[in-house]
Amino acid sequence: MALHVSLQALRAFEAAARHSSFKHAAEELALTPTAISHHISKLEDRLNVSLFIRQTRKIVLTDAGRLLATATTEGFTQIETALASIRQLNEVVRVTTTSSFAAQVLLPELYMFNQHYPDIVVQIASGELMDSQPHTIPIRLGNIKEVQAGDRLNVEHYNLFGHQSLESLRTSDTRPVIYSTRWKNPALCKPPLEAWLAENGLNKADFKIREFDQELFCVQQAVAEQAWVFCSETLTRRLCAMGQLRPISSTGIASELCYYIPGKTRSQTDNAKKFIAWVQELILS
Amino acid sequence: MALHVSLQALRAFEAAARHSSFKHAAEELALTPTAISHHISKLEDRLNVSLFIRQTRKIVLTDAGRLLATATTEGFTQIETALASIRQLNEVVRVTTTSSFAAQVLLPELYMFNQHYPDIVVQIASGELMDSQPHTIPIRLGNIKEVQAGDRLNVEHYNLFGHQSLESLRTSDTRPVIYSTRWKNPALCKPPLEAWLAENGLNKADFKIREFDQELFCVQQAVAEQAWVFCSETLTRRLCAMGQLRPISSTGIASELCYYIPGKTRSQTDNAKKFIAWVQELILS
DNA sequence: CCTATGGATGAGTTAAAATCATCTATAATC
DNA sequence: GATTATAGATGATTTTAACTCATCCATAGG
Repeated sequence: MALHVSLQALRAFEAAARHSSFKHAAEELALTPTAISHHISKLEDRLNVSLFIRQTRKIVLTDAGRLLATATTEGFTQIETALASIRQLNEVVRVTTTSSFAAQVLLPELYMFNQHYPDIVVQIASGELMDSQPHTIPIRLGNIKEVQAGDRLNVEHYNLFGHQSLESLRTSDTRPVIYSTRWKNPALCKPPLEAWLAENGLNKADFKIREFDQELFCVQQAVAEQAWVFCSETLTRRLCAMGQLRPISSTGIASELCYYIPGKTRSQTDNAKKFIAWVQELILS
Repeated sequence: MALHVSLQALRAFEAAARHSSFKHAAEELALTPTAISHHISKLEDRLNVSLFIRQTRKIVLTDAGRLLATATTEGFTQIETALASIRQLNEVVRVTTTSSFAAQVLLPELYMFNQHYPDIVVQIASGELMDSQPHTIPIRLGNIKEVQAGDRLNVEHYNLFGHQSLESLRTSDTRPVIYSTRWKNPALCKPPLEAWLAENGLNKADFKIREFDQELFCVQQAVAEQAWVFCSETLTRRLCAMGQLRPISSTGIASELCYYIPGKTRSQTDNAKKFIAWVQELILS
């Protein structure tokens, strides 16, 4: 297999063939025409074939030259195309995640990331579509027990959020509405609503539990109706900071859920690593 | 387009990716593992992407690495394939020519060429098929006026050949048979039979002229029947040397025909040049 | 715990590649 | 038909980069 010909010489040849000129090839490769000439005659010596017919101020490919020119041009093009896409791959960070995480966490904070790394373009897509495509970072919600330790970003802590105090909940005449999530995916652990109620001396029967399949909807509905929502602290941090929601209990309750990135520790571009580090920081803070 | 990454580094990477091992890549490229390591880390620096995940005694391609590995392997393979066919192209000389020239000139003398150049494989094909395919040397019969001067191998000289003397022709009772050629291709100049007869004080009407579309058949028929054949000296030289034919006139007559090789002076491999030089020598001697 | 393996790192050496100066052939211009 | 300019060839010299050596680190396996 080993071709004892210099790849540099092949590149010189390729450029010369493409331009039909040593001079122009030299310009393209930022060399002197002499260097091109040397390369090509060395190549011809090695292959024992002449690749160009030298006419004055004109070079013409021989049959062998034409054969090699096609192959080198195509071969190098293929390689350069790959290099170009790697470059681009590194400039752009593609992320997929749930609508909830995207809308309540990622998108609102993204401008901070962009300020820090103005050269990195982040593309966020949510929904089940292009999930786990190559070169895309998926931020998923999963069961702690089933997620590889290294892939985990956090442990989801849940709490009840609303506008009124815990006291008003206890003394309410009507059965207050609590919005909670029932995942579309049945394999995903349930939000620890009952555990939280028990811990806070409350009884599920005293409430009307209404469910959506996305936390985002629960939060939005609760804000709109000034009702309560049982939801992860991750998703409500922003709304709490804005005063739109308040945690009812001072400490949340740990769930069996976590956000994670499959293969978090391995196989990432430089910029992807920066982004992941930033998300990690964001989600833990 | 210039991506400013070293091709050597790419080759090192390609081998490392293929073997999943710096050590084996080093062996393949006859280098030290250190060199491979240097190359790859330089490549990673340049591209600002990690290409391998280094685990102990094991390297695994990243996404970017996999992308590049595919492209480099395919690209280099394409180039190496071309180089291999150029190598082979140079070992083998392919020739096409007429059945007549092949049978009466080329094939009988070929063993002399093989003795001189035992490493060069000569493939001879005759007939209209694979004519003027790339990388094939066509030896053709053409009209002098229409053939480029540089392409010409000779000028065809014609003569009448047979077993008896000119005298016996003149005094023959019956109209003797002369075999001559009528080319299938009407554009080709006719053999100068009438000019020769006139020059030798003979009259066409005194002979029966029988025609084939290939000189070879004329010659073979004449030998078989001990008849006469009007034919080029090129094709009869061997039979004359063997005593199977004799020229009737001491000097032949020049025709408007010649053997030639299109593009004789340009675009040939080393071995093709040797072969052409040998044919040139053969045909002129 | 110790050894062996595979890779990383940095300095030093060597070999390859680029340049410089010079030369040739010829196409274009006067 | 002499002159200039252009494109490439050639050989000596210099510069660059590639490879190796010595050393170090991490860990898999006995």
